Parts: sequence; C-alpha cells; structure tokens
Amino acid sequence: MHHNTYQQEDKLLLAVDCIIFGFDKKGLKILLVKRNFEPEKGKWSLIGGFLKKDENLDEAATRVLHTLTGLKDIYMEQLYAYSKIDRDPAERTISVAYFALIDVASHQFEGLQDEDAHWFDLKKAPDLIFDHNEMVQKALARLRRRALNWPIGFELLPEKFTMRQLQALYESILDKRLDKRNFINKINAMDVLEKLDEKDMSSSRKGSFLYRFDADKYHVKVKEGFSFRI
Amino acid sequence: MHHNTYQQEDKLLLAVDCIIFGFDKKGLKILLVKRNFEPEKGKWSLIGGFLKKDENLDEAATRVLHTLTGLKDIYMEQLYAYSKIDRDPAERTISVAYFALIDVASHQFEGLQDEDAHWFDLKKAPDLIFDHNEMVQKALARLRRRALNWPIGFELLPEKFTMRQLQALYESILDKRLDKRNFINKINAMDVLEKLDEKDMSSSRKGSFLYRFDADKYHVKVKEGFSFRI
DNA sequence: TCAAAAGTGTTCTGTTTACACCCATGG
DNA sequence: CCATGGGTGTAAACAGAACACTTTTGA
Repeated sequence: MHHNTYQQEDKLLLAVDCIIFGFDKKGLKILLVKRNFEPEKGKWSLIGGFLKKDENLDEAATRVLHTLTGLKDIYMEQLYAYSKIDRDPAERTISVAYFALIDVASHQFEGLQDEDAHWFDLKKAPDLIFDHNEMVQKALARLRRRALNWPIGFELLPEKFTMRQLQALYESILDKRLDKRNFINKINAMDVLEKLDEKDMSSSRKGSFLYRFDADKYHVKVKEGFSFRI
Repeated sequence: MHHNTYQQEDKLLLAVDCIIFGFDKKGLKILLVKRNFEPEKGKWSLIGGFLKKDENLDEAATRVLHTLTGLKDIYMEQLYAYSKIDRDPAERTISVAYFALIDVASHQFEGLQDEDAHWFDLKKAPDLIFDHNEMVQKALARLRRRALNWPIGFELLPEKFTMRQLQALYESILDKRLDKRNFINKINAMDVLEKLDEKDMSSSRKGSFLYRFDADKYHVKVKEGFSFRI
C-alpha cells in the first residue's frame, strides 16, 4: 500500500540466539554448538540463526532451535536485543536473545552430533564467540529472578517431578542450598501443584511422590497478580 | 573481512519506540506524538524512528527522543522487541521498545510544539497506532515491578525530591495509596538516600525536607544483590 | 490563631527461618 | 536388619501492616 514510505531507511541483518539451559541430576547445563562457518569457525557459540522476512522473532527462535537440535515445542522467552556495532565482525547484525530451561532427560534429540552441539556443565562451559557470554550472564540473572518469584512456570519443567528434583533444580539455579522442610512448605502454600499417586523409585528405596503443575490454578493465580516467592 | 558470509540472508527495517513516562504533582503521564507521515498520519503514537547502520539501539533511542522532543541525558531502558509480521502495514519493521520515567518539571523541552507531542494523563491517553498500546502496557508492568523491588533507580528520579513526592510517585505507579509512616520507614531502612538541609516550601507552610539518592551506596547495594522491596 | 501539610513510634500480625527425628523400602 | 533417601512440625526471629497525635509556619 505505501511501498515507498520508508525507502531511505537502512535495512539490517537480524539474528536470534538461543540460550538453552538444561537440568538433570547433576545440575544446570547449557547447550552450545561448535560453529561450522566463518567467522569464528570452530569456536563454541549459542545456537543461532537469522530472522527471515516471513516469520516473527518467536518463530525464528523456534525454527533455529529445531533445525540445529531437533528440539520442538520448547517454551522460549525473549531476553534482550544486542546491537553493538561490531558485535559480529563479518557484518553488522542485531541479535535478539531467547532463553529456555528444559529437562535434559525428557528432551533427547537427534541432530546433536551433526551440528556438534553439546551440553556443558554451566560452571565448566567454554568461552563463547561475540557477545554470547554476556547473553548467558543475562539469561542466568533472569532465570534466577524467575525462579525466586514464581514456581518456575511449568513451561520450563518436565511434566512430572518429585519435590526433591524441584528443590535440586532451585538449588542449581540459585546456587545455594535450601532447607527441604521450608522449601516444601512454601511450594505447598502456593497451591499450584497436584500430588500424584505415583512414586519415582529411581532415587531411593522408599520412593518419592511425583507432582504435576496444575496449569489452570497456576494461570488463575498469575492473572490475579499473586506474588510467589521462594 | 568476510563480506559475503551472510549474503543470502534477509535484511529488515529496525525501529525504536520510546515509552516516556513523566510524573508531576498530578500523577503519571505519558509523552505521545501525532504522526505527521503515512501510514496512520494524524494518529497518536509513541515517539519512534529507525535504527541507522552506524549506531546501536541505545543510541538510536536517545537520538530519536532528542530529535522529537529536545530531551537529552535521559536514562532509558530496553523493554522488548516487537516483530509481528504486519505490525506496521507499510512495510515489515521490527521495533525495539525503550522506556524511561522522568520528572516533567525538570525536563522542559523545546520541539514539543513542532512535532505535536503532548503529555497525556496516563489514564486518559488516546488509542495508539500499531502495537503501541501493547508496548505501553508492558512498560507499565515493568515500571511497577521496578518500583516494587528497588527504590526506582535514581536514574529515573529528579535530583532532589521530598518524601511526599516520592510517595506520590509510588502511589501513581502502583495505583494505590500507601501509609506515609510505613513508606518513610521502609525507604529509610534501605539507606540509599541523603537527607539535605534544604526544604521545599512550595507545598506547605511547614516545608518538606529534600532528599537526594546516594549513587555510591545504591550501586554498592545493588551489586551486593541487596533486595529492596516496597 | 488556625488551617494545612509534615513528621514521628509502637503494637500486632503474619511470614520466614532454623532445626531433628521417624518412615518406608530394597538389598 | 540396616542403609538410604523421603517425609514431617514447631518455636523463635523478623518483617510488614495498622494506627493517631504533635509540629511548623504563613496567612
């Protein structure tokens, strides 16, 4: 309709980069790929790609993650737009970072080998290209804030989990030990979990009850402005 | 160096839009302009413009605000990137929103008339073009969260202010009344304000002491992870 | 002298923290 | 029968909320 309206304005490359945190029994991990193209070929990087004309940023992040890892139906959240002029030495690129937290065990993926993607222990992750280290730091800060103020949206959790697993997750995110009685009391007070009849028998002889997020209760409370706090 | 690396990727228009909240004795306001170009010419909009090749997003936001209002040295914070495909009917544009909160009285500006920019009472603001209403809602939510968890960074406040003004600001942001004794006690407990010997005599016969943020104390506390809470 | 806003503490209540023992089960 | 991790309650400390009167001074 108004094809020439913005004709004289600059057009630029737009990328998305995904900070994928994973957790398993041993703690928090991060998913990185070895770059197989220039610049910085062979170095470790976040999973990333360019935004196309016919998709929005959320779609691009989803597509990029899926293409490089086979992962699908991952809830991702937009983090921040990075725009330093020389952040990518090859060409001016603005990158919008996204982050997610997933359960490593319940998201086994193809494609990992081809693309040289690996889970790294968060504390032992290698140096990353460009401003990717900065992105990871910001994502971690955001994850901590989320974790402190909400019961980490069930989007970010496996369907069923034990209280001990949930506590272990919180302990890795916050990087400190929590008292199990206080933890359970607080979580229960929030009243957004459903206790199942099943037990997870893998971690002890007694077994540990499984819980599930009650999405309805959770969303109602979020809408009411209920303020959770660990 | 690697000029052809990303050759086949799409390039797009990138805009910035600024949500400028202002406060004065009568409450929270928002700064809007009447668009003087197509599309949506004549409708109210946030202050916005396009990102240029040779500047980063923060610089673009600063430039755009300065060009349209004459306002300078305003601390702005990046909010979110909006990328719906048809958000601007004229041409595909991704917009990164920025927000700021300023003291209306201490930022008188030229340029307002030319550009048809006006302060609107937040509650009486007109409908905005594109997805600008959504941006304002998100900015408000962010502002409230900021206000609840920090003593609204001194970046967002005029240099000198009275406790009553600070309380009035909080009351407009949170849209509820606060108890003045509790408010003052909490603010004092944070220990980031410096009480001056001056009084503001404009609002009462007795006069009201002026305070100033102590930037050093404040930054030290923020770095230590001190958690404020109103 | 009085009207109008500023300033000031205490009690009560609810939330958060610290803390230790019994339970169930598989091997 | 015992080793391992799972589950449970209470008391003390602290933080948040409710609440009313005195002070200052310009008109």
